[in-house]
Amino acid sequence: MMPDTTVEPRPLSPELIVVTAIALLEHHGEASFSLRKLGQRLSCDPMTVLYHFKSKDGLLRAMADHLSAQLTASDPAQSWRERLRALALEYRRVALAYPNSFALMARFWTTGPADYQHIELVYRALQEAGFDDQALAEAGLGWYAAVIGLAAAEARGFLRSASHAETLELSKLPQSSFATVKRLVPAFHTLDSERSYRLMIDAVLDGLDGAARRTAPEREATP
Amino acid sequence: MMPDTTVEPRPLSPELIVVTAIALLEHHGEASFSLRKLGQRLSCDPMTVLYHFKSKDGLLRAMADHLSAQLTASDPAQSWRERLRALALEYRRVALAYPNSFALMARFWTTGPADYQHIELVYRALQEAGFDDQALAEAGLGWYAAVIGLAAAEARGFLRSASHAETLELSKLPQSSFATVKRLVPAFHTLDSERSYRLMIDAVLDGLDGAARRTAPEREATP
DNA sequence: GCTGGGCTTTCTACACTGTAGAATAATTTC
DNA sequence: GAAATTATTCTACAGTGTAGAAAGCCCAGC
Repeated sequence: MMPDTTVEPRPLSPELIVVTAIALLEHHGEASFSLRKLGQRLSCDPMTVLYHFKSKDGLLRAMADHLSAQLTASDPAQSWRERLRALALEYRRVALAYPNSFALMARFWTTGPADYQHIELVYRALQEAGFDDQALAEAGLGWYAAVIGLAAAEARGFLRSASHAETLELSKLPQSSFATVKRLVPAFHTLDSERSYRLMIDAVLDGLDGAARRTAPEREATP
Repeated sequence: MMPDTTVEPRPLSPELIVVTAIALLEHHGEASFSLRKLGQRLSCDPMTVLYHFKSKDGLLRAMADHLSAQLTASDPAQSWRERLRALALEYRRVALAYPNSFALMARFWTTGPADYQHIELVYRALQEAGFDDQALAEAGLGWYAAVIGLAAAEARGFLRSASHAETLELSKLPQSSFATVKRLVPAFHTLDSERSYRLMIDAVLDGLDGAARRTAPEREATP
């Protein structure tokens, strides 16, 4: 194949570097992602990348931020539950679109301007749910941790474990003390990861709804 | 200081290697964790480690399994909710005890015999909650993803973000579109990560309880 | 005693990594 | 056009995981 289809414009824009880096990380694995390979793909010296971002860590951070920017905000006309659900599904969408890179979003949590918008939306939604300020801060961080954890699991495979060697491994376990998990083996094979994700998101939303009502019951209790 | 207090026994047990590796990863960061440093600490050649575990990945897998083995199982006399809550708090305890190594548990998901015991406990508990087999498989995986995500967030710092530079960063945002998150800054500083964790676990349990009742309502509905 | 042959440990070498620092090229500014 | 700023490249270095050969160790059988 020819070395590269298009000649990259100079000066090299950080944007292009980030996009190429994500593409490289996706097409080849994390194992073969290096500044040298990236430079080769950009047909430039590896050190050029390090000039724009100060270190490899800086590049990874920028990549995470770029992924955050791909989350489309939810429609403010919807109810708080629907907005949070929509945002959670957005995280899932990005996780499935960039399975290799998604771990960066978990790793760098909230670094970068693109994140703060979504954070604000989350806290507004939870405020509508009825949390007071202290519980609001706690619920917001917790919601983020849970959603990113679920999405990261999707990116990592989730039910992929149910195939191949895993099933064989399970069948070798003694029936007596692993009855339930062995019985579920067929269910694992027909498992729909999206249903599982939605089930969990709805469970969390239900639970948060209940918790909010409990901390601020005056809305219903007082006439 | 002297190079090492005790002379390591030969042959080198895999157990000792794993324990030392975790200690090394904890005391110095992930950045300076290498087979060579580990060999130095064990006063043996780096290749010896690679002989016992076939690759560095194999070692990391064994480390993850060792952490799984540190989870103490919950008391079977308790209700399914209390058992799941206790297990979730065990994950948190391990995450806080080994913050640098905990990411391995998320990375290698369920590899290793130590895990299957906990998995069986989880599925039994959810079965008691009332899920049918298909929903049971989905809820079980989802529960794991959420709990490990929450615990990983604890290991990573969780509220650590609220300090130092982050607060300054937040204060620079425009008041109009970031009103809620800016108002919460003091709440972030007094935030108790354990309360947040418990809030989320209870929310998930509440939500799963409701979902289970919905999929199998005959327990309540029929006389 | 010795002599194998199996585990276990070490040695050597190689391709590869991130990055500091100097040198060079390109572009803008006056 | 000269100077200064910005962008890119070159060179070098310490450190990485690991394949493959070599050496040490320990315990059978003769």
